[in-house]
Amino acid sequence: MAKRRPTLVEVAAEAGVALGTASRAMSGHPAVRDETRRRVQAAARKLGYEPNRLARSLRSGNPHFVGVVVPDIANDFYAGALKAMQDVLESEGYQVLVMNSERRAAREREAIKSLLSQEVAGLLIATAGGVADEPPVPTVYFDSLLPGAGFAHVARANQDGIEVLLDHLVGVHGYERIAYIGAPPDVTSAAERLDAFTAGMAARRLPIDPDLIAEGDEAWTPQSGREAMARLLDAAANPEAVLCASDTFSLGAIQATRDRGLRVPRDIALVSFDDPLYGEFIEPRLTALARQERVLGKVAASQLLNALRNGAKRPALNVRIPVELTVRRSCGCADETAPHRAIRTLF
Amino acid sequence: MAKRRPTLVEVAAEAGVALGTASRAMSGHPAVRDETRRRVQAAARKLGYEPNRLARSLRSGNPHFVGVVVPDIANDFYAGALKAMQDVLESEGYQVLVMNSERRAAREREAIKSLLSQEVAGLLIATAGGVADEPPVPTVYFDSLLPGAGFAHVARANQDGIEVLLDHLVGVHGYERIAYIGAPPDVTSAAERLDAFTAGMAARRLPIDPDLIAEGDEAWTPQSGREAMARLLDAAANPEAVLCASDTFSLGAIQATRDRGLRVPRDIALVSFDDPLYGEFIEPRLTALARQERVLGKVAASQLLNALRNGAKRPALNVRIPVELTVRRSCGCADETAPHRAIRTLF
DNA sequence: CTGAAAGCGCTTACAG
DNA sequence: CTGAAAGCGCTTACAG
Repeated sequence: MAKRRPTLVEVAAEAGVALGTASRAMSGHPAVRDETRRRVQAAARKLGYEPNRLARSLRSGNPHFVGVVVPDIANDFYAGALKAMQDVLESEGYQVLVMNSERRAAREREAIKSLLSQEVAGLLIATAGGVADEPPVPTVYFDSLLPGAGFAHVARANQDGIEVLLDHLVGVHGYERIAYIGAPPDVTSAAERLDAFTAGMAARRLPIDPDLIAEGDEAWTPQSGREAMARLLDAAANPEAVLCASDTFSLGAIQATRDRGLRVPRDIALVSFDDPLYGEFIEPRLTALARQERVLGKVAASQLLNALRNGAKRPALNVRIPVELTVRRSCGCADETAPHRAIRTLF
Repeated sequence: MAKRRPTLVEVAAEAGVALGTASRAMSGHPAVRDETRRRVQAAARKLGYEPNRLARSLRSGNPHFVGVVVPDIANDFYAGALKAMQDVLESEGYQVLVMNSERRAAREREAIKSLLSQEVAGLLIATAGGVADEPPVPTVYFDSLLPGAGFAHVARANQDGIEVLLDHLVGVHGYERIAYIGAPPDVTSAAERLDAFTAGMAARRLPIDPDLIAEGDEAWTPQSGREAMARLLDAAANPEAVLCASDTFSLGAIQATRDRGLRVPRDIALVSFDDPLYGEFIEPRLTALARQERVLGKVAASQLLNALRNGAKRPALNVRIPVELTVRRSCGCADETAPHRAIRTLF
């Protein structure tokens, strides 16, 4: 357990070459005789040598870390996005460093500072508003953006998503009194959805009664969704349908209807932004937009790779993940066997 | 975006002291005049200096990374455990490096090797069987263990958990034909639960019909639980109750009963190891053991901290997280208002 | 093609 | 209390 790991000087000694030669042999430098390279590799294998990547980064000036800052890695949406990011970044030789902001600006600021002192090549941030001044490394914002900053922005097509959901509610089912449960609009994802909802209702000349709009908490918890739905039902604004800005709000909202003996979709229809985890196994099955956290993570990481390769200074690229609706039962559609899938994109 | 971060030599120059003095001033070394320390700190602040933690680790020989290897970080159980580990490790100045084994021994081996070349102080592993020879740094196994290896083992009290569930099924409800859905016993968590089930049934002189035992897949997916339950129902062994080794299997099993128009608990009772995420919002509400991934992660990380502080060589400590049962509806208990909570421990 | 040397950004004995 | 120097484990010009 305490045995020291061998270093390159030991490998060089074992192979009978100079340190520099051993380094070149190991790193695939072309100007090394085949026979020499083999000798060095054999020595490395014999000693169980593995290069010290920290020393390598320090000396070469090419950091091999990428920092990721999310509100909460225990949130399955961010956990999924992280996984996808790791897949693309690790295949390019980068190691991911994750930190949680806990949705607090001060903690986010600390996390970024900490990441920077570990020499990250770049940053992927779902911001909670803690980005003081622009980080000195290429930065891609995802999910929760900082308008105007960074190399690229990657998020879902929030506006389009709300439009697709409203289209279904209004166009297919003919609902008019539609309620909305969203998160506090301090983050772009919440703000964009709320704005799209009010704009979409106005465009359809449907009522935007304040009693039809409720707010969950900033952590998007099911419990806050339950309370928001309870408020909606208390207000006696008699919504025919509710549009939830997240799967978690939907779970809570459904529970709130059960609390009063109501049923979805019989008594009130519900559609949702984001399928719940294991959505196939939850009753009632939700008509919802796919979460696509994997795509989001993958695209965001790819954008960062672009920045790392040719970090040209230019206005931030705004990438939107197209929305995908799965129609199931919660909206009032009966037929589960042939789900209608509307694919829309903003590109 | 491209501005270089200032180094300690620049801070020293700005403060008019030698490099070594600047280093001591910043690191809180006692032998520094107050006035000098203030000058250095002022210079550091002025330049926006942040120490390079990689260089510090390399020179001091005290690595500040801890490696975590899990089957799949997108799995919310592991994501929750990771979060807890981060909380305790970051407060001690460590930075966590996570990698996924994807439940494959070869990938786990690669992950460990990669982590080691980044100079981790220690390792936290939920093993998929890829630990070739003992890592040269203190290692704590959690959830999925490697018997005999490492500094400590931290897992839930699997045997006790099964006992508590059987006690409830048999003692409270009087069920006798009890089925089991578990994961392939290649990992200790699955093996311990299966063994405890057969032993517990035998001890109670209840039937252990092979038709009453079904296996899901190694990723513990709901879909495989659904198929396992379907097989159980097909076998016509007529179970009165089913004990699922995970929340995911339970979700699938419930879906399988719905597939045939059966209902839980009316037609068949169900109890589960591990509450589902957002379990309060899922119908039927499950009688299940708390997942406790936060406690698990916290305890495992604390054990590693112990090893890091006084890494005495000794037989691995075996720590078990006590089990906690929440009685709800899926077992057949009607009263939801006063959940009976049985606390049992193996300590 | 190979070796000797400098140096990445730090910490830490060793003198004074 | 402070400075000058060595060195962590590497990479990379520079000679030869």
